[in-house]
Amino acid sequence: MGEENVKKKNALVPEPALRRMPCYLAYLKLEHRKGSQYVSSTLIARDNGVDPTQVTKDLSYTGISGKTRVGYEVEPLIDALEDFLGFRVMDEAYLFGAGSLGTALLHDHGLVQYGLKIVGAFDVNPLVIGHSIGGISIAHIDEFVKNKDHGIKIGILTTPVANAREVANMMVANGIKAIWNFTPVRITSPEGVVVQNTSLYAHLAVMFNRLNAAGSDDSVAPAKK
Amino acid sequence: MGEENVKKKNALVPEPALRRMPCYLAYLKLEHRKGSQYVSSTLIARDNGVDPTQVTKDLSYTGISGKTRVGYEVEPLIDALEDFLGFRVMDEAYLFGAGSLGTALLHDHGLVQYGLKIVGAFDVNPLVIGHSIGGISIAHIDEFVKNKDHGIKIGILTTPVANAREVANMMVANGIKAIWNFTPVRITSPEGVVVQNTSLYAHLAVMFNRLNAAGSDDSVAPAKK
DNA sequence: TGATATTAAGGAATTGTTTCTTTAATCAAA
DNA sequence: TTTGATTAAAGAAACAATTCCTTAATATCA
Ligand SMILES: NC(=O)c1ccc[n+]([C@@H]2O[C@H](COP(=O)([O-])OP(=O)(O)OC[C@H]3O[C@@H](n4cnc5c(N)ncnc54)[C@H](O)[C@@H]3O)[C@@H](O)[C@H]2O)c1
Ligand SMILES: NC(=O)c1ccc[n+]([C@@H]2O[C@H](COP(=O)([O-])OP(=O)(O)OC[C@H]3O[C@@H](n4cnc5c(N)ncnc54)[C@H](O)[C@@H]3O)[C@@H](O)[C@H]2O)c1
Repeated sequence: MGEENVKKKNALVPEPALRRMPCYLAYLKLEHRKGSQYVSSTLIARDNGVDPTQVTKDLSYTGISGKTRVGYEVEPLIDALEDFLGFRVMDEAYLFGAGSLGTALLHDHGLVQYGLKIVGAFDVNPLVIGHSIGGISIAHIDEFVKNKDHGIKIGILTTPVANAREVANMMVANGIKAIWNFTPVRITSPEGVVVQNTSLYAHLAVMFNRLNAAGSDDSVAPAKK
Repeated sequence: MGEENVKKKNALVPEPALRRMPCYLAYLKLEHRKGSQYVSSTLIARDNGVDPTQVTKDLSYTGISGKTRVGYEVEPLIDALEDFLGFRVMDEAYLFGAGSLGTALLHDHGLVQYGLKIVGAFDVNPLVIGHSIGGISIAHIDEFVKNKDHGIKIGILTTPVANAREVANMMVANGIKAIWNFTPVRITSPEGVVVQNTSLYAHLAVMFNRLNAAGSDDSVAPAKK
């Protein structure tokens, strides 16, 4: 079965589905290491606390299909997921704001496995400029503006809240097409530019709320049954 | 102010709404510093790229209400949001896995402003045990298990994927009530325990997908109009 | 003082996502 | 070969979230 495979890959995959996929991937890699050749959606669902039909729906976006009564072949599924999620082509990125969070990301070697390689970092603080963190040297942000032909499409935003918007605009003005925004400031995407907001504080807020709800109200059901 | 304040705080606030609130908060703090006394939902909406009615709906969960034709009083709204989000009571947390990501979080001084204080860290690597990162000393994980009366409810999970589940179970077995999970492994919440999954790779996946969709398909609309 | 425009808030309609149900396929065992 | 159990996949229904629409209030300005 293959010809009728719909090509709506980039039509409009639901964001919740996209967010679940890396979790399936991590799970499948663990199963692969354990020696599993096939994994059924039922099993994936049970081990990850989601609905079995949701697993199949999510996985169907990758274009791969499972075998009835057997499940999915682990290796091709890992390949398909990594392919679909864009983890196999290495995207290069610049980082803006080499403070505590930025330093952490520069130190991280995990991101490369997921298709992101930080190839440069910029700051305005003389104390960090010229130094090298995790093998990436920090330059003054003017150096970024000067070099128009960098060819880098992705910018990671980890500056203080106060100038996040300003730096974001500057990034866009100099060719950045996707902003991975770690500040709690919601960047308004300037036309055709992708903004991915990743505020840790947002997650903190959700966690506190659920924790308080669980403690003070007996009738509160857990997020997933 | 207070008596008429509805007590349905922990009824069931939608997660998307909770996630937007810290962003409003950051915005309001900036406005406050600029000297604004009142801010309307219209303005918040425009500056943050969301729908005005969504702003009012989101803010209504805090119990505060705005003035017709004027908007919201900035200071009380900041207070109400911080209160509602649990950023004003300081919660103490332990961190498990002082690797590159864990180190970053230990270095972070921003979290304290949002009500989270890391008061201890555990690892199994002899190279890091005994050392101090960001003022927090790293102990062997056995020390955590030994001390049952820690009184800490929140655990931050930043171990490798391979033993994330195992460490999570151990956390729960020793009194942890909320797990802030940074690994891509989806932890199945063991009954009454809150799990907040914060996988950076999930966000990366969404960003790559949107970036590729924007590049290869002309008809794709931006996430928000 | 009165008209007008702006705003918050509540409810209705829409949209998107998840869950449920059914169907078809096929592996394993009798 | 036949039966039964398990699974993926596709469509329907249910649910949740967002957007739209209406109403009521009130500052501003004529
Ligand atoms: N630290 C965390 O764990 C954490 C967690 C969640 C969110 N955040 C957010 O991430 C952002 C960064 O946090 P942080 O703790 O790393 O702050 P930080 O102050 O340690 O780092 C900010 C860095 O940005 C640099 N910078 C300032 N202006 C700049 C400019 N115009 N161009 C380039 N660089 C500039 C500063 O010199 C500094 O090195 C903040 O918005 C914070 O709210 C941080
Ligand atoms: N580094 C990043 O930027 C990044 C980004 C996204 C997600 N993650 C995820 O976060 C997790 C940690 O990433 P990392 O890059 O910090 O890895 P890392 O290997 O640098 O750190 C993991 C740490 O956990 C410790 N550890 C191992 N087993 C342990 C146990 N049983 N109990 C306590 N500690 C134990 C290790 O000694 C090590 O210090 C991984 O699951 C990774 O996928 C990391």
